[in-house]
Amino acid sequence: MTKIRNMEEFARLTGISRPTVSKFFNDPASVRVSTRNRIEKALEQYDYRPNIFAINQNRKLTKNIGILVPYLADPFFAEIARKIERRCIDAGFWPILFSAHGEQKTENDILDSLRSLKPAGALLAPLGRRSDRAALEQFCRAVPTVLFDSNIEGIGTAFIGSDNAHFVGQIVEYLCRTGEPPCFFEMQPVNPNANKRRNAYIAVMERLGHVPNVLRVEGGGWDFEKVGYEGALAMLDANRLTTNTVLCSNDRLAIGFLTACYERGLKVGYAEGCALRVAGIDDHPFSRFTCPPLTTVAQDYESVSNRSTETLFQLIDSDGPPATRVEMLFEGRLVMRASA
Amino acid sequence: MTKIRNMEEFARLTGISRPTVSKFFNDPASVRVSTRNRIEKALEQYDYRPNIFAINQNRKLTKNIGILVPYLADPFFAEIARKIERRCIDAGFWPILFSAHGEQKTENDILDSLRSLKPAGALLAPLGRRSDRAALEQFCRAVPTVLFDSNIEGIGTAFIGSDNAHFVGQIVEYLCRTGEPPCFFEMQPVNPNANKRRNAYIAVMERLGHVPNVLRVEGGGWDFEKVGYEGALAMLDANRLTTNTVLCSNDRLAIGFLTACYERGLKVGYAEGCALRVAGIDDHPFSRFTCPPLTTVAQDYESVSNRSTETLFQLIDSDGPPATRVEMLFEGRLVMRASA
DNA sequence: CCGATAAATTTACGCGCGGCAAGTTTTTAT
DNA sequence: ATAAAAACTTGCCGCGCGTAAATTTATCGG
Repeated sequence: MTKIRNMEEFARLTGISRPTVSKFFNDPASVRVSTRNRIEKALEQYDYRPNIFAINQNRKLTKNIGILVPYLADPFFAEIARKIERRCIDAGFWPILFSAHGEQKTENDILDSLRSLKPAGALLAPLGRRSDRAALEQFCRAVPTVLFDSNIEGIGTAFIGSDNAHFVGQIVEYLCRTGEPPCFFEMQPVNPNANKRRNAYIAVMERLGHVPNVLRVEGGGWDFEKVGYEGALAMLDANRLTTNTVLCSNDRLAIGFLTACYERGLKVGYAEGCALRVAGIDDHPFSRFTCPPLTTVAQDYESVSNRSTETLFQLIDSDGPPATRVEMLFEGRLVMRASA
Repeated sequence: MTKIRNMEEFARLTGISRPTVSKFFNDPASVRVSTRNRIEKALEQYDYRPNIFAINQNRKLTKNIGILVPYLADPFFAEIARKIERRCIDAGFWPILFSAHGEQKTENDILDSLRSLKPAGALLAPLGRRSDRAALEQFCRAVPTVLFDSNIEGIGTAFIGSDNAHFVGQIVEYLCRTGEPPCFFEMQPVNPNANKRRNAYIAVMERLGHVPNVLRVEGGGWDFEKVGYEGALAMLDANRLTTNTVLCSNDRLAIGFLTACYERGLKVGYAEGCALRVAGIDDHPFSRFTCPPLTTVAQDYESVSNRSTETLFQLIDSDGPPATRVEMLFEGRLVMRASA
């Protein structure tokens, strides 16, 4: 079993010309069955793999797909990134995962790095409010891009996300139906979803004939649990809650809220003897393990990741962006647990 | 501002020969100051970047560093991966992050992909029990590799991890000092750390004159919270607990345990009226937000990531592996919260 | 100011593959 | 059986850069 240096050598061993072998590696279905079998047999025997750098240098378009999430330490993004990676691999692409770690500079650096990888396309979940719009625009001019999770108007050729209005409608209606109308617990919005959720909350409450009550707490960044915890403590101690039902802008805030309630000895839930009901939005991977488990609206991870990748694949196949920018929103599923 | 196609064109614009420009990009300090200034000035003006694929094709060794973690959806690994990435970038390398998603096949596939990237080195946190030892050995023969978090004897040229004996010693002594000696709550071990922790628990208990009590629950995989939750429910309902103090093999198991306790109406903590004390090991990012917040032993993320990367950098600089395989273990810090 | 030496720079070649054109063989259809 | 189509081979160029060897330029003591 000799060491094979390049495709030339490998081709010689198979008795097939190099261009045909090259064709095989680009698409095994593009060569005759008999040829394919001979190459595959040799492949088992000699363990040769084309040099990925030489391939990417010469192909006009690589098979790379860049994936960028704002904050990978959030299991929500870890989970959706995992699904997207899987689908890219299955489609014959080479996904490369990046996290902006919540910082604009990092996001911009990554966009730069990504561009030098000459990717066939990119799936971006931008930071949102902290994103550098100009940098994103420039990137999208060079690379076919689909945005997901966090929408930025006019950026990318498509956006796949969640129907925040529907999410909020579901949970607010549920809460109103089963108890006191909720107040809305939020922090300074980091992305458009947070704004849409607040506005949807206000709209739904008014539609149902209730007075909306938005409680904004201090603190920013991506350490949501901490912000929620500290904000909740301050709010509880100052007695600023005018209802026994709290809808948090997202699950991670809710997790912090629950911690604060526990610390103050307030029992959370809908059962007898409970002081408060707390609900979230997202169905974060950890939400079923909070105390009590968190009532929330589940993001449709599966659909979002599927549609995002498929939209990008279509975009890659059909050269030239479509006439209109597409936005696709998925509905959520109410997940009733013990907290509300 | 014309578009620059390659280094040739760029070099012409600066009036310097291409190889000298190439030298500059590999190490700006290796060219004369006057030359450097001219290039840097042109760089601001023309926005040229060398083609990464052409670079990597020709360099005997790339600047890539592969990072592999067993399960990126675990914020612990997300966090340590983030720190490692940062340090690689600062050192002028190009980190590429992969997750095995808890599966051997994925881990092996990634090792293959990684090898074709001809990385200067790799930082691996192997799956552990599920890892394919032969595949890892083969990989390590081709790539300078440092293992972290999870040790596999004889694999890689160094291992950087945690001193599980010290971790367990600290928390067991604390628990014994402040209440009943703990039992040890574990699942089927996924990696050597779990085994070391159990054995350390037994040793410490015996040293302190107590009878060790290991409770193993059903269930495998990487869904630790779920395993802990279901295992705890079964254990509580069958009344198999002979002590009021539970030390969980890791924080994620403990999180599940707390959820089960909450569901059964058992108050956890050391305060008056509490039925159980529960402690974990790791200081998982979410452990301070459980109800009650989790007493645990904190991993020294910072030191582990720092030493891992620095060890690898040294290994890369000095060609040829060192005479002996180094193992470096960091101690933990007891984090006292309300749960125990 | 000269020659020796080190540093900087240029010359020339190679890396491994994609892609094209023209010619040859095999397969498929009539 | 024969013509047309499909698959394959040969031969060559180009991609954008790294790098060893050759050449030039700078440095410095005398």
